[in-house]
Amino acid sequence: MSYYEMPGHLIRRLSQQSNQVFQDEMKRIGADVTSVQFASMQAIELHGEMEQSQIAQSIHYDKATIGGVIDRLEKRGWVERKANPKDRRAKLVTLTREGRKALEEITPVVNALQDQVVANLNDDERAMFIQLARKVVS
Amino acid sequence: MSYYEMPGHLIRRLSQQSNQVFQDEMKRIGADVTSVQFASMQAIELHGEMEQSQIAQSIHYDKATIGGVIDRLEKRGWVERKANPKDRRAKLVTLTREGRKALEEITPVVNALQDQVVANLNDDERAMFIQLARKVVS
DNA sequence: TCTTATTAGTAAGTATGCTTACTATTAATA
DNA sequence: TATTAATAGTAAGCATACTTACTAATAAGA
Repeated sequence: MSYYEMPGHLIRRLSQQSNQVFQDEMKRIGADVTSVQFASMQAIELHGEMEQSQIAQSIHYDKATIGGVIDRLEKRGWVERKANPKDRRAKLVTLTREGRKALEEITPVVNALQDQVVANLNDDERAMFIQLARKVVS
Repeated sequence: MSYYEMPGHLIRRLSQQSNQVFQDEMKRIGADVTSVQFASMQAIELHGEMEQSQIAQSIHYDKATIGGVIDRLEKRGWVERKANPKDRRAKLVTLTREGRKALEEITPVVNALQDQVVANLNDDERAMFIQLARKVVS
């Protein structure tokens, strides 16, 4: 099998391209945020308040990585950690007012850039790609 | 668009799954090597000897990342750097005997694990996925 | 040929992502 | 209930990946 037909290689390239588009668009609108940070904040908003382990689980990251992501979001004033009275091991993470405001600004841009990631595909191909990708990771 | 249908998110999941398969298989055969290290070595073997910038270009990485990868491969005794007499800025990277031996052992396993990455697809779907992925990154 | 632009590699800094190991706490079970 | 197992989060360590800035060397152009 040629290197350029290897799923592993192709997937890395996809990932690279996807991140590039995300970064470029964020830079364009002057938002200094990564895709993981966005995914985390979106998950928190959807839930209202979440333990870190729940965030990790919902967007499929390991808890150590999410710990660092939340650290940076907290330092930035976009999320807050408070102790969970029902489980003293856990910490409840919520969005701050600034966090919600930032998310509101960023979300439509992120939605829009999704098409840009797969810009080389027409509508049918795009739908097919998404369907196949979902099946691969299912 | 639902989060789970966003190309950006799906691609990250694909990448995660692909890396996991790679890592697991390498662990299984007792080879301590990453996918980037493998890709770099394969590129070097194909070329005989390569400047770092050529390696970066051929497998689509930036030169800073490849610099670090070559550092670790060199420390391990799998590649060597020598000055390029024709261009004193550049360094020629070659595989050592140990590097070639390691690559020989690893290559068939890497070839075999490609199917495992997209194990949830049947043959037709797999072909289609590869075709679409190539188009996305083209 | 002199100047300017480009290129190769490194350095420093930031942010993932992962693993293993650890502490504190909670859940499960004998 | 006493012990064991599991869980939440952190810490440390490693390897990407990227950016910008820098040095040294080469190429291009006036």
